[in-house]
This record gives sequence, structure tokens and C-alpha cells, in this order.
Amino acid sequence: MPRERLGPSSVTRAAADLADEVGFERLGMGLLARRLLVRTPSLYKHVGGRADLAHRVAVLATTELGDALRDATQGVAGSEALAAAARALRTFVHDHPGRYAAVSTARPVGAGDPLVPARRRLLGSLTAVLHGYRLDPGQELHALRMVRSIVAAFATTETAGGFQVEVDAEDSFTWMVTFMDNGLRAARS
Amino acid sequence: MPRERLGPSSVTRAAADLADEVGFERLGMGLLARRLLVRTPSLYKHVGGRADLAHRVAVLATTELGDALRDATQGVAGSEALAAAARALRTFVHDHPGRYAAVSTARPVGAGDPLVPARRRLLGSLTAVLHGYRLDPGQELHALRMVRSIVAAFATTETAGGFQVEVDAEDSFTWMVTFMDNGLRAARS
DNA sequence: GCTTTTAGCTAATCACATTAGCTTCTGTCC
DNA sequence: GGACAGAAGCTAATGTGATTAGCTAAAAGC
Repeated sequence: MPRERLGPSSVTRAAADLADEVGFERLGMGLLARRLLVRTPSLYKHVGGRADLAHRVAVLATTELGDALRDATQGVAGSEALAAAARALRTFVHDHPGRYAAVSTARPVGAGDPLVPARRRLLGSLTAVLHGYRLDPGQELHALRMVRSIVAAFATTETAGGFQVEVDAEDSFTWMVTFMDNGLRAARS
Repeated sequence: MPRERLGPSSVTRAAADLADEVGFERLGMGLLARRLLVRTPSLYKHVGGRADLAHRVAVLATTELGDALRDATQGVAGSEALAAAARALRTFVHDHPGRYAAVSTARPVGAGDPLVPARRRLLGSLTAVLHGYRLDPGQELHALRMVRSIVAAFATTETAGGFQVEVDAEDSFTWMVTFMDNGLRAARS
């Protein structure tokens, strides 16, 4: 019976799924090999090692997240687009904590790194959302950093179980998005 | 010549310093032992291992950060307090990246974990700052969660070279603080 | 002064990642 | 059909880091 055909991309996909299940920091060559019913050294025929694997997962996840944001904000604008983008990001972190950890830890390495365009596309979707607020060009970058960081931080904390008190995180999230929307509309030039 | 007296707390302090210098993820028993002019296994007489060490560093750093925030916000209120807290936080993350990484990754483990009260004190300072804005009681928790997210966002912005463009993080910080202050003053009940 | 504890050490073990070198399967070209 | 090149798997070996076991000497308590 012929074994599943491996290869860089299927190994990367399996690694991303594994990271979502056990946590990005526990993603290792040994565990992944067991998952793929293969001995550890065999993986080196498909990826360069642990660091390379993590980087590939980051590229994959950044691309997926970029697609999700683009889809979510397609055809809406302004406050609605902000809410949709925030929700999509939060959902992604929720459903794919390992992938998101890869996204947020990865650093581009060298020129021609596919992570660079993947990130550009991801930030592009958020930029498009913010364009709807018609901010000062000088403010747009700050706003971009804020929205990205805040939403990601909220989702990460929430996913990690960081909110102790028994008030629905959903409500807090909505409140926070509204807060940002109000502020951005007020900052409109 | 009598050797420096070791012990759990001095080892933890040395570990925190080491983490600040080489990065929290590179904090290891071997490196720390070399730093203390001791063989690796000797450290196990003072701390329980790598995980325990990381946790102790987190408790220490959370306490230090809590103190810093309390000191910074002592005697001021409202916008001033918010700005002071933000500045103190940023200084801490900037000067002690390893300590901050410990703070943000640590999770309380079991009952009686000293991390729990340390965190409570830290959140307490933030709560006190928010009190100055006299929000609806129903809004305060949401605001606290948002501020927490922004705290994490600050750190992300500061440490990660994650943002490609070359605009000073300093500017983005002050912009974010102003943004929050405006929003909180507007939400005042 | 003796005894018990403590803090250090060496040696051994375990878990990973990684590298080297062998083998087998597959698909291509004659 | 068969020889052969390359791909993809494997076992064995190496290196690093954490951890444990068990020994020894210094120091603290009586």
C-alpha cells in the first residue's frame, strides 16, 4: 500500500496543524515525524530543520490570515470593515493559536523571503480598512500598528485563558472595537 | 576566598539579568551556571529546574513591574496618570525585555502561586489609573482588558522589529496613549 | 568536638535536533 | 526488459541541554 506522498508543503501543513493542537513552542521534528508515520531524520528530506519548518509554517499562516482578512473585509467599509477585520483576526487566533504564534514570532530572513510579500498582503488588508477613515497620512501608520497589536493581543490573552473574571470576553471585545472605531472616526481629518 | 552566597532569590535575580541580556528564550541552566561560576547541576540545589526558574523570574519581574507602575502613578490622576503608567511600562519593557517576556508568557500554576497576587497588584495599578476617568462600573472591566491588550501591544511594538516601516516606535506609543486618553475621556460617564 | 545538613561536584541518563552514510523504490532512457 | 540516477526512507552516530544519582567537603547546630 503506497504511503501518502510527502513533500515540503504537506509537511508544512501538517506542522501547522500540529502547532495548533499542541502549541507552537512544542512543535518539534520528533513529534511531527511521529504524526507523519516517519522517522525523524526523514523529514530533513523535505524541510531544512526546525527553524526552517517554523518559518514555513509562518509563511503559510501569514498567507492564510491575509486571505481571511481580505475575504472578511471584501465589500464593506468604515466601521463595518473594522469590525469585520477585528472579528476575522480574533477568530483566526482562536481557531489557530499555533499558526498565529508562528505569524507573530517569525522574522523575515534575507532577501526574497516569501514572508515579506505575505506580510505585505496581510498589512494591506488592514490598511485598506483604515483608509475608510480618511486619516492623516501621518496617522495611518500609527493606527495600523495600534489596531493590529491590540486585536492580536486581546485574542492571544483570551485564548491563553488570561482573563480571569467572569464577564464575557465577547462583550469586552465588542466594546474595544467600538472604542477604536469611535476614536478613529474622531481622528478623521 | 569565600564564594558569593547563592540561594533561590539570588539565582533568580541573576537569571532575570541574564534573560534581559541574551533574551528570555535563551535563558538556560547551562548559561546561568556559567554566569554564576558554578556547574550546571549545582543550580538544582536552589531552583527546581528550567521551568521553575522561568516561573520565578516571572514572579520577580511581575513584582518589579507592579512596583514601577505604582511608583509612576503615585499622586497623579487622569490623563497624567495614564501617560505616566504608559511611560513606566515602556521603560520597563525597553530596559528589561527578558523580564517582560517572562511576565507575558507566565501562567499561574496551582493555588498559592505567588504569581497570582503579584499580578493582582499589577492590574491594581492599572485599575487605579482607570478609576480616574470615572467610567461606568460596567465599562471599567472592558477598559481594563483593553488597556491590558495595549500593554501587550506596546511590548510587541517595542521588542519585535515586526513593523517594517521606519517610523519611530516612540511616536506610535505617544499616539496610542493619546488615542486611549481621548477615548476614555469621551467615555466618562 | 561530633553530627547532620547543605551546596557543590562528577558521572550518567534522557530528550532533541542534526548529520552521515546505507538501502530501496521509482521512474526514465536505451 | 533492464541499467541507472535520484528521491525518500532508514539506522547509527554526534552534539547540546536538561535532569537525576550519588559522592564529598564545608558549615551549622548541639
